Amino acid sequence: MTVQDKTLASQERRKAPGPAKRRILDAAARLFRARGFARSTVRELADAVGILSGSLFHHFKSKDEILFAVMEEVIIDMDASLAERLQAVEGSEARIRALIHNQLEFTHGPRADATAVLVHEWNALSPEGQAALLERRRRYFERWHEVFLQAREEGLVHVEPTVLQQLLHGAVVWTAYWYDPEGQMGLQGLEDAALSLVLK
Amino acid sequence: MTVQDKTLASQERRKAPGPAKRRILDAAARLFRARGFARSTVRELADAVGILSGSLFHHFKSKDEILFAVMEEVIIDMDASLAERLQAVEGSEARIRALIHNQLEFTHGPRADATAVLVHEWNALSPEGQAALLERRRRYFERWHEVFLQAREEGLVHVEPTVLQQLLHGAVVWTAYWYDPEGQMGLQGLEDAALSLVLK
Amino acid sequence: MTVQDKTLASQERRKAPGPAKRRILDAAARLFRARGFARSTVRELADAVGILSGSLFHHFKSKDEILFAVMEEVIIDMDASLAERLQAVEGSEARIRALIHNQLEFTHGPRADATAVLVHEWNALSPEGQAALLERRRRYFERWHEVFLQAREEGLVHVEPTVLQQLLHGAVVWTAYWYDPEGQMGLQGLEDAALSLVLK
Amino acid sequence: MTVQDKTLASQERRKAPGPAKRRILDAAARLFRARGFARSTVRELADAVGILSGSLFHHFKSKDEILFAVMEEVIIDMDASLAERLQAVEGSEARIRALIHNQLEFTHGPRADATAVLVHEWNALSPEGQAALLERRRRYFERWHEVFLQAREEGLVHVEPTVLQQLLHGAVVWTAYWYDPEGQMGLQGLEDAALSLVLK
DNA sequence: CATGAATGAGCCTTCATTCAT
DNA sequence: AATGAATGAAGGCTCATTCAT
Repeated sequence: MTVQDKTLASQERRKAPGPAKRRILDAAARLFRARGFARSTVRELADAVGILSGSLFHHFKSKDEILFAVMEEVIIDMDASLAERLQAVEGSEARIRALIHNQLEFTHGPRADATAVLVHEWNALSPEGQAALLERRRRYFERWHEVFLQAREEGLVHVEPTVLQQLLHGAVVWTAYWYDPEGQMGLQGLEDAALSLVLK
Repeated sequence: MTVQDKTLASQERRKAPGPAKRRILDAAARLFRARGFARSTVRELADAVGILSGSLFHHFKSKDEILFAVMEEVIIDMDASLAERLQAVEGSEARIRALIHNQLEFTHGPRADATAVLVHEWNALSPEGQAALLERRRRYFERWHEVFLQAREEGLVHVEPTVLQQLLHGAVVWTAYWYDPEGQMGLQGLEDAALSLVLK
Repeated sequence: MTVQDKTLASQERRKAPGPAKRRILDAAARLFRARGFARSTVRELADAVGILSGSLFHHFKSKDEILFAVMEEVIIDMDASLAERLQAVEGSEARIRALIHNQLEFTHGPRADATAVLVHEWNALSPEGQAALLERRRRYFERWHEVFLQAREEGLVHVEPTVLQQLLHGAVVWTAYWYDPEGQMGLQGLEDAALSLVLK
Repeated sequence: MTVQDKTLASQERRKAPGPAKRRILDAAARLFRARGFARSTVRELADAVGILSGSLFHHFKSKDEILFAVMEEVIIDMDASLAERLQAVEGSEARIRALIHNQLEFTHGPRADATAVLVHEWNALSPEGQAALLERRRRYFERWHEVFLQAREEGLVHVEPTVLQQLLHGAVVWTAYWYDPEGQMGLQGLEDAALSLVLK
């Protein structure tokens, strides 16, 4: 990490949610994932945070804005995390592994709730909200695309990159519904299995 | 109308929903998919069907029951269709192809709406509803499991069957979010690509 | 059944409600008493009769009209029955006993349901309905009043007749809430007890 | 405001309903009595209170709960008031008079509406609500019973106490339907008349 | 910042009634 | 007469949001 990075980091830290917002966002991610955005009430959310429902609106203008904030935060982090990982490795296989690893980490790690909300509740987002996040989304998948394009050039994979990357992405995202982090197979094993889908 | 016709008619009446129920179920599948179950109102649904909201409750006791009916119908059909397909072919590769084909057909064919609802809105279903459909669900995935178990025995695949089948299933289900049936690649191409994930 | 019986039956059938109306009125009295008029639905009533709800409206224009018919029938009978009884006896004590007996018979006998509805659901009746029955009501209580006026003249009772008659009437009507016809005390005993309230 | 005042205030706040609840309960008693519980709408009630219908549900979970609260409050007060009165007098005649006086006061005094609702709408109460109030009811009538048992022992009354007490209670309760507090006879006269039913 | 009563639009559902068959 | 699908007006209730304290 360079000095510039440090500066950047502390700038971002200034942006990062204060304690109240932080607790709301975390509780919201957990709640929205568990009950769905539409079925979650602001009262439930306030209860989970330990405040009254009216107080939520001192921090966010609306329930929609909370959903947006949850999604925005995780999509930014997910993209940034992927960018970092891709920069750290070389070679197509390692890079594909990074794609998988990053997605699995967000899907099953500490950000699992927000990630699930991002995936599941996209339709619950207002059109404006969707538009505001679309650019990030696009950038994230562009990183996948670049990796697969190069892998194809190198002859590592033989299926059309666009299709292959979507299939792999779906396979990994879907692990949210069946993979048990507490079970026998570790995340590493899951990563290997996912990689084997696209590499022989 | 002969006696035979009558018998046939009453048999069919037992199986297939009457015209009104039929139209409601179709419209519900489309609406619930497009807007989500919780955000869909019974008035919207009634509008789509061309009746008044109160009339819905002549055919279904509640909005929940409509969701259940949509899901039950498609899960039964999906399982029956898969059973039929698997009986019609021999050999593990053909059987895996049948798994993929069946899922793709429901995901992108005429039953696409109901299938999407089944996948997406599972959490919106009442606990009793979930329990009632769980057996069907289990049976459906058991078929997948048998196919993969045998493929493993034959040395056709090398990854743990439970994991591999889930990854493949996720990859195929997820096509709902990106695959465009009107686009360049046909369903056949998609099927081939999916198959290539598990077979070399 | 003899020929005479037949004739009698058909004569009565001409006056009394036809079989369908009859069954509706009886079921309505029972239902309205058990659940209250407002909480009773026409579907419940139709179920009890063994027809579909729409069919009720071939016999009565509205649910209100059914209530009215139940009340009208029983108030007419109650008054007629009282008139008959009063004509059959002489002497103030016997006449007061007739007032009590008549009210008890309707309150606990075969007409108990309709009688309870008449008492309980008066407010549920439309203003027009109330007006239409008020004359009968007035006549019924006039009979009470005449009896008590004479008893007072004879020095049999010493409290103001208007008040005494109302108190007695209330005491007897209220037995509907606590007296158990299947219990130890017979209706005769109840009658004696009620009589003892006004006579020493 | 001293510390003592504060303590007192908070103690009272625990017992007596707050201003909002108070106004709702009073309006509900009046409305439910006038139109019947089932025919009263929450919008009417809100109108009478001067708030919007949704606001009712800040103070009560449901319309049923409002009915229950009205009834519970009055049944508790009625029983407590009776207990106090009975303790204040001696001799069976005075005690019977207390029974009558208490019932008349609630039937025609400031609590007349709630008392009428308690008597009239018992069936509209949920089974759970009825169960919750039954114990109070039982206690209230036990007080009546004790008084009449003793009066019987003293040879003051000669009819079976259980029956006599019910007849008297019915006569007094029923005054709600005919007695006019604005009319000629005062409540005192009514009390005397009622007493004369059981005492010679 | 937090509170919590109040808002008011909107939701699912009920139900008496109608009417073509 | 009976049917039962359809009507449409309420009805009870929920809930995101506001605002005076």
